[in-house]
Amino acid sequence: MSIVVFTEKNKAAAQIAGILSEGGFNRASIDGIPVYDFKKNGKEWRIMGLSGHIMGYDFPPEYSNWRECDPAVLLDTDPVKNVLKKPYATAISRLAGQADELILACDFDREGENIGFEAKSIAEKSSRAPVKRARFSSLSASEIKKAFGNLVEPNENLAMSAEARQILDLKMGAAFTRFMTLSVREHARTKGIISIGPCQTPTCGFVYERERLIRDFKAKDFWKIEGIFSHSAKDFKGTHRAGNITEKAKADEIFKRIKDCKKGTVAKKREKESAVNPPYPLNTTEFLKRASKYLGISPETALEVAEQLYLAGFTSYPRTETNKYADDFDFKTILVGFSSGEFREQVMDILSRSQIKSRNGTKDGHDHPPIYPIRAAGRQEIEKSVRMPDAWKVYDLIVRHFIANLMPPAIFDKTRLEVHVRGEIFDATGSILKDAGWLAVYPFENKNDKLLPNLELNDEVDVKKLSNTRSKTSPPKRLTEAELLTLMDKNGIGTKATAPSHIETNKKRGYFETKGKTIAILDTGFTLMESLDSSVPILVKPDIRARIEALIQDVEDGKKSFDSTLEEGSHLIREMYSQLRSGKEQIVTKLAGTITDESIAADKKNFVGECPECGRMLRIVRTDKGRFVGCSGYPSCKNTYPLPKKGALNVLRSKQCEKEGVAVIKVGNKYHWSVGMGPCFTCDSEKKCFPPEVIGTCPKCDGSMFIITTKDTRFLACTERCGYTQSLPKEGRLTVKGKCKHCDWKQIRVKPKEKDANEFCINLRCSSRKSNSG
DNA sequence: GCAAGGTC
Repeated sequence: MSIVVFTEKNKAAAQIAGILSEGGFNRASIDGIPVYDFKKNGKEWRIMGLSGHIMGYDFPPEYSNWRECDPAVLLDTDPVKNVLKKPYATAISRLAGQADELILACDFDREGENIGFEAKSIAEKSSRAPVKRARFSSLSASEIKKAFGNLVEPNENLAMSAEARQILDLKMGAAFTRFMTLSVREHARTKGIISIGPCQTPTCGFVYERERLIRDFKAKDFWKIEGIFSHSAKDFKGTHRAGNITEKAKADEIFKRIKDCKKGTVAKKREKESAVNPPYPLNTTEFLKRASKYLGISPETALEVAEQLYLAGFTSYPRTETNKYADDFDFKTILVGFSSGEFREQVMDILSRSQIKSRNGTKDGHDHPPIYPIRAAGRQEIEKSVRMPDAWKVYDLIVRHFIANLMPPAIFDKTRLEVHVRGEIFDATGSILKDAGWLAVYPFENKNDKLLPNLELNDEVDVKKLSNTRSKTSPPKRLTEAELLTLMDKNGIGTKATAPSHIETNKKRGYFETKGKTIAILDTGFTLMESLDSSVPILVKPDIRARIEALIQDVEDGKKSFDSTLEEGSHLIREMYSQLRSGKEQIVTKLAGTITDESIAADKKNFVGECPECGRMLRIVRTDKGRFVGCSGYPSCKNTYPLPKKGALNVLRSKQCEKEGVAVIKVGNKYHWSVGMGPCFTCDSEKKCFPPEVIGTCPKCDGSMFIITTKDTRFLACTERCGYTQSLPKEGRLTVKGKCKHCDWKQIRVKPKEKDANEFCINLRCSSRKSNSG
């Protein structure tokens, strides 16, 4: 009797082989793919790990040329399923041919069931052996043994629900993406792709919605009355109970009443101890959020680093929903590893307790434990094994989080004072960290002490200053990547493993970019979302994903057939497609504009700046008749500016004309020209805008030596025109650097073509020249 | 060349 088992990945195959064989298995390989075999109770077992999906959908080849088929045709075309990883298919066939029983043992979820069915469909071509399913929700010995002792039938509905998702996602993504891309190319020359998908588009939608709030925001004035109080030489601040006062008259009236007061009284005092609990164990989403927030690492990179740390055996499996530990989780073994290093004190404290208790969350994916360090390792060891820049930082975060989770809460002493000034109430709060608890190992959240002087009820305090200041309400802030991940998670956009890739897709397409930790939408993204929002609003919102999800849930539950669901889903997509098509012109002309403008902005040589008339892009236009600065909004915007007829043009990025000019251009090596103003040498501000580049003091008089560059030579001359000059190196690009260490001249840097740059002092009297005359 | 989902 021969039994063949397929698992979702190699690691699981090895693990399961270890458990079922109780350690005595043999590792073989079929065309490089590991297979674990062993004998037990007279039965021969062979366990092979797949590699996630090994098959995938695509349209038949005759539909693959974008220009040769109307994208709408894709909506009525059934994609076909192909093997994407041939070696796995070969191995499956070979194993199945000799099997008396096949067992699918992939992860117990929709995709896992589907991956199992991929193996089943390949196996059934060379085998008539019965196919069973082992269902387990963790890779623990007890679960695995139970699952293999109680085999069930494979769940076709569950597998088909994932199948429906794949087909609908592909149909929609391919048709919409081709349609948008081809339409935009009718108006703009670009190789770029305008993609739309049920996850990437709502992801961009979140960023768009926030941007709208920011752009539509209207600041309002408010007033705030604050006091600086003092007692026994210590100052503290209090805020009037009214908080942000929106009516000026009201603020003025209160302020007028108390502004001359010199004393106040403590009318109430409340002291409270408050505890801040440690964070829950890390699941993927939480890990990615914290890596972005604390370490500034993008979700995509963070997941990749965690994957490598996992493969190198430092941390546990990084793709998990679970944020609670199982009851029998062995903290002790891991903690012992950390008991001699930086965390010695805290770890010894945890180990000394009769029972180690984690602060658990409530999510359980029933597959993997939270992300935790498998073993303690030093910085050098990590960096040697995982050659990625942030490996240590990520590992360190996982370790600190793991230990913090097992530690006691942080205790703050909080004090609230109510200070009365002629009947007006001011609130002051103070907070002192009394016991750091878990914060001792978690430096990412800094909670600063805010001290109040030692005051008792009815004590008198001095009023040092009272102010009534006007402020403006501030617009909402841009989303951070951490917040975006939260929104995606809440709205079911993507999965723990794919969310970072949807963010990445949007960046790749030029829809948004990250600036530090926040996300800034780009013109193309904004315009695309804006026009989709008016023509196919469902696309911009999480609803689209929710609709597809609801459809396939019915397949899973057996409430609807696979075929009728596909038809229903295709109908939904067709409807959106026709909405998109009827809004085409309106969407595409605007979108083409932003794409043209972005490519103009990227053309550093000719890009001049933003058109003050219409906000689109100004660039240098050359025709056979001559050259000028023109607007990308032409013909609707006819804004143009003349340019000098001769000389190479260089737009100075760091210079802005102080008068009304839109940009400053260097003309040859001769002079400057302000776009919209004309040549700078006719301008009375020339000396101010282009002060002579002073190198040092003149050795002959009180003047300064500065660089004069003419068409054929360059040299130093004196600002006082005393007649002293000095030659400069003739070749190479010359820049002025910082001060010389030995004299009061500035050093120069010369970079001749195809030679190394040289930095030195050219003061003939400088002491550095004696030792280093080259 | 297009989506999203696995895994490496």
